[in-house]
Amino acid sequence: MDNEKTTIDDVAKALGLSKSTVSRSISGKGRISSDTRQKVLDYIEANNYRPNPIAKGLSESKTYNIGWVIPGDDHLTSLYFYQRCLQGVISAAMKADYDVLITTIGKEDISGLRRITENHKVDGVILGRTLRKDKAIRYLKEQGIPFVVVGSTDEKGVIQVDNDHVAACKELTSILRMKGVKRAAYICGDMGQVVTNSRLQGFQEGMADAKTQVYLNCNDKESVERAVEEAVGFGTDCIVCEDDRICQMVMEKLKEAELEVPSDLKLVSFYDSKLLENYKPQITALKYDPMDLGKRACETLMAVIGGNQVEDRQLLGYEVMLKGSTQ
Amino acid sequence: MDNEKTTIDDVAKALGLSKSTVSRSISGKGRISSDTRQKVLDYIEANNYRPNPIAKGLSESKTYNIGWVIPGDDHLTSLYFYQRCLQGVISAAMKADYDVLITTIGKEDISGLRRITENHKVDGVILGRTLRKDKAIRYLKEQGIPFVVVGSTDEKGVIQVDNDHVAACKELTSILRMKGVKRAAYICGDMGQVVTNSRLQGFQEGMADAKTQVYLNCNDKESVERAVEEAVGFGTDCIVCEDDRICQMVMEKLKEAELEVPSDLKLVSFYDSKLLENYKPQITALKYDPMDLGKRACETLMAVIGGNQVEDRQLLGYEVMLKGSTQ
DNA sequence: TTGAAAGCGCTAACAA
DNA sequence: TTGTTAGCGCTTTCAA
Repeated sequence: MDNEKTTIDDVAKALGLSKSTVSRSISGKGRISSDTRQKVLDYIEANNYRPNPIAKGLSESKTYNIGWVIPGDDHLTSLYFYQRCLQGVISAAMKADYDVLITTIGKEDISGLRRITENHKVDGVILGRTLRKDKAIRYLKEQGIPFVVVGSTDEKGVIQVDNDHVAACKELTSILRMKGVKRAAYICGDMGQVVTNSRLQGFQEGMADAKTQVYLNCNDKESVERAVEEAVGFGTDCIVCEDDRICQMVMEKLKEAELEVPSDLKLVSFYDSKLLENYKPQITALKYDPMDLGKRACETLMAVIGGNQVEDRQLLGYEVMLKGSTQ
Repeated sequence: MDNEKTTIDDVAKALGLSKSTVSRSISGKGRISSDTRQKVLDYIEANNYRPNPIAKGLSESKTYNIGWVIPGDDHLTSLYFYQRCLQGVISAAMKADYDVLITTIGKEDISGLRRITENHKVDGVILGRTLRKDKAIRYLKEQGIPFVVVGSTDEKGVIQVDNDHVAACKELTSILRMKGVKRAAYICGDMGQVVTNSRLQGFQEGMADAKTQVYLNCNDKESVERAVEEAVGFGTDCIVCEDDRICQMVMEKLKEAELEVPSDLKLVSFYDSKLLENYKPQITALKYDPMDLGKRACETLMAVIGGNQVEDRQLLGYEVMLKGSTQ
């Protein structure tokens, strides 16, 4: 049973040293004889002493916390993304001796974010997604709080870490073209999210020389079904979905219409969230590494907090997973 | 632009009072003339002063943080649960002026949990799920850290908040019996999780007087498919799945075998996670309110931290959603 | 009813 | 190289 609360004072007394010497030994800052330093290090190791980061923080005007801010109202598809991302964030944070405070916000309601910043509970913030005219981004900029966004934004001077959605979607779309797709339909969700716009752009660039139908803001089942009906009516030979969630709805609708994938038409998802991992046929989709994204975002935030120069925008890679649905 | 850092000293000076008077006015502790108190309250309201909870915490030996601990490796099905739960936790925490530190652990690796507790970063912990012989539970008990689990456990003296899985599963199973099910197959996942055991128990109690096949630890697609094959071979008239994820795999397998639900056999899920919300037919399932669960867990933890007496075990309700798959 | 002072556990000048 | 001291922003005795 390790004692609940040994303090730096206890250590100092036990070793016949002063607090500052112990402090220096631990931090490695300032001049110290390696002798005493080792003695201190050995002692705290043996006695399992852990400096209290709260006190440390108070004295340094730091919290050793970062805020991880995600939407409180998102779809199942996104949850997987945030979860993996969080793993990356946590792993990077731990390395820098930071912990992660989590809070949720809505499109309009950013009170959870205000709370942790106004209460001085975090040294910086990572935003898990970006919106157009993002209230959270504007707030953070205005307050001068260090932050990094996972995603992209038009706001000036915002540090961004994102997958290269435009390039990814363009590449997959081009592959479809090469596979002979002549008339593709694109179904996507909320255009208020930046990522939706990027994906659309990639699709359009890849299909620049072909006929397309585009269905925006298909946020519920009804609109997706209507889109599918219309697209099929127009004789589409490929439906491209913004993500797995939409893709799932499309598949159900196609089943109902007794249309087979890929024989009657091809089917593609621009975001693989594992939602469809048990489906047959397997869906051709774009795959990213959200954990890496979170890790990068956090490392970048750490650099910003540390006052270091960082790139404004980092774009991470992707993978095109060609599966049965486009055979 | 509100000033970055007004302190209690600034307020005191501005008002010609002492720090302690300001402190008392804010906390309401100790004797204070309601006159001065109001003056202080008005001033901090107008100047948007927020006491620094870190400093407050240091002086009170509190952190005003709780730890929310979830598995880092869970299925999509569970993510929805944790996400909703978290919403409840956050809302209750905010009410008590607490923030939520998040960390993930594995079955064996609880280093993330150790970190936040050893570093004195939290006043208490909520465990998002329970395992049999749970390492995290044992660690927290041993360390005497206030904690509450979402789920059930055999460990003595652990504060638990859970859905009444046994009763819920038993009720749904009994309904199946009444609907004429004679030979049900039950497919479930990892028996290392406590909830898996509770559900099985409910199933068995509900089917006490009937023939059943039970398939445990079906953690991957192969084992689920094998279970379905065997169950069908035995002439099952109803497959009961532990959760949506297993149910999804079962449905794909049934489709392959050209068996129709519900005409050839009935299909049931003991846990609705929205994974199947777009499926046809809709699946009969048990529905809970994870957000309420999280809220209760957090409120209970707050009580424990506050030194109040709490119930050892709270069991929350459920809802049986009868849908097309058992018609 | 209010204020002065000590203390929460640590860091960082400044001295020695 | 080490120790002394003053703070970080707050709460809480103890006096006044």
